[in-house]
Amino acid sequence: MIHNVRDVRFAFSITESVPPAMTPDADQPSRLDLREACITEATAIIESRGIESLSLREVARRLGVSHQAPYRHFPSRDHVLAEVIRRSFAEFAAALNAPPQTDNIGADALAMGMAYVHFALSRPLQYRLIFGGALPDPQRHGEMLQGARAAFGVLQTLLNRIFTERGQPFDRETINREALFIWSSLHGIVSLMRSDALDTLELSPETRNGFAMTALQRVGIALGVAQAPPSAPHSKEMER
Amino acid sequence: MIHNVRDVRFAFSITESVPPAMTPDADQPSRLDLREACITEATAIIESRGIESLSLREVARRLGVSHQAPYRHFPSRDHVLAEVIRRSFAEFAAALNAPPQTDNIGADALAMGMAYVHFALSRPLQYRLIFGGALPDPQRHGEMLQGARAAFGVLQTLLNRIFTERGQPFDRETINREALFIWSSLHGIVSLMRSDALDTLELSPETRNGFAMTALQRVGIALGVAQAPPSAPHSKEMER
DNA sequence: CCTAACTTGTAGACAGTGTCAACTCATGTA
DNA sequence: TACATGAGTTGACACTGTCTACAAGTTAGG
Repeated sequence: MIHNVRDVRFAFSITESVPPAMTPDADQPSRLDLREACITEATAIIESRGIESLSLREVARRLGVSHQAPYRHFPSRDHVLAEVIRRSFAEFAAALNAPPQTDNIGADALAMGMAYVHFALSRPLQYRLIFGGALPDPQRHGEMLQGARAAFGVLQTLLNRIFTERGQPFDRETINREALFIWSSLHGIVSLMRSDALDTLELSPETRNGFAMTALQRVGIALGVAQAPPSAPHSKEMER
Repeated sequence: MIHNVRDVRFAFSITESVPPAMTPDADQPSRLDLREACITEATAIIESRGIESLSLREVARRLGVSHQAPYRHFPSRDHVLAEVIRRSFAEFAAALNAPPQTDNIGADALAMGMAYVHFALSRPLQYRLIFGGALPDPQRHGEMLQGARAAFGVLQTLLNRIFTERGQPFDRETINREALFIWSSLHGIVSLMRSDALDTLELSPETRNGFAMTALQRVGIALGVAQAPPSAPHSKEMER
């Protein structure tokens, strides 16, 4: 029944002497411990059981701390959520930026698309968190979406490079329109792949698994960074 | 303070004949009244304030009925939700099927795409409900997704018509792959248009509003039911 | 060194939620 | 007439977010 800050540090092995360490951590035992621990734990809950199962009381319970302690660091539950979302967005933008740049721009574009798909499928609950549409009010949590701007910037940079390399004229308007098209295509692909609705559709495994690659290729074709395969349907009709 | 089932019938005007009297023996409006009323009210709450604001107690309160009355007709909250979702899916499938068939298959395809976008944008909370990814367990609510199968069937039918009319050979595999491509594109478009993330991106109004049409056109081009406009980017590169 | 302010955590309360169990009560049927 | 059943009610329980009050610990300033 004894709850104090030492227990928190103990449980989080900030003092590293004890074996039963539970979670990764920082090294400075300062006042930001509990705040960081709350975010870590909230992220873990969301990743394992989804956003609707997140409760600050559960977070506090896991940290061995009173149910009110997190409220010393966050004004409300939504502020915890906003911070988790902010970091998820940042990770997402970083994942898009991760593939190294080569001199094959088509390969680079495909790599970014794959990075997008991989992030969404390997962290489905996190992806749903940031694009699921149930965000806290962005007006009140301004920094929450800065990662979204960064991710969009990655797209803009890629398109800038495509147009430049190709010697085509372009302006911001064109870049933005193309970026939105790519984004919507990628989002549609991964959303559908994870949709419960898809499970009821009696699709063959190869259709279901191969469709993402097919769709990615279509996007590449529309952008002119991929070639239509000879067996692609309607490649003749497209020009007529 | 008077709470009884007659109030419910009155509010929903299922028995329209005798409002004030005791009505010793009406037909048999008794059993399904409250069940229907619950679904109607739950749908209204979801449409106006979103799924996370739905509570059975609020439903009961609005119906002037005790907080436990809905549990006489539904085993749990999720069963109410599953029924609302089932009907939303059915409405969605009906909306896709609504545009009359003409002899211009390209126009028909575009009309279906517009119907999809229109449904998603005019009933955003309902659309998010069925595609947001927080559904009750489909294993336990089998009929919930039958509308999804119907909607997919609309797509399959359309593609069947396209391939047939064009005299191209096709099989179920091809149809399904194309259907998934169309679906993912449409879903990506509308999801992005309603995304909070888009609001932070400093897009010109014409970019933001015109992008759906642009993207729809791209889908049509990829399917061979639309022609690339002369000003479309990369129309040359696509074939080379 | 003492005091006052601030920080950080605790405890208790309140209203809201889903759900379980027991109750009433009218109705239909053996 | 006695009994069973269905529909609605009341009361409870455990859970949630959030408000308020309170108790330690730390720090600053005289």
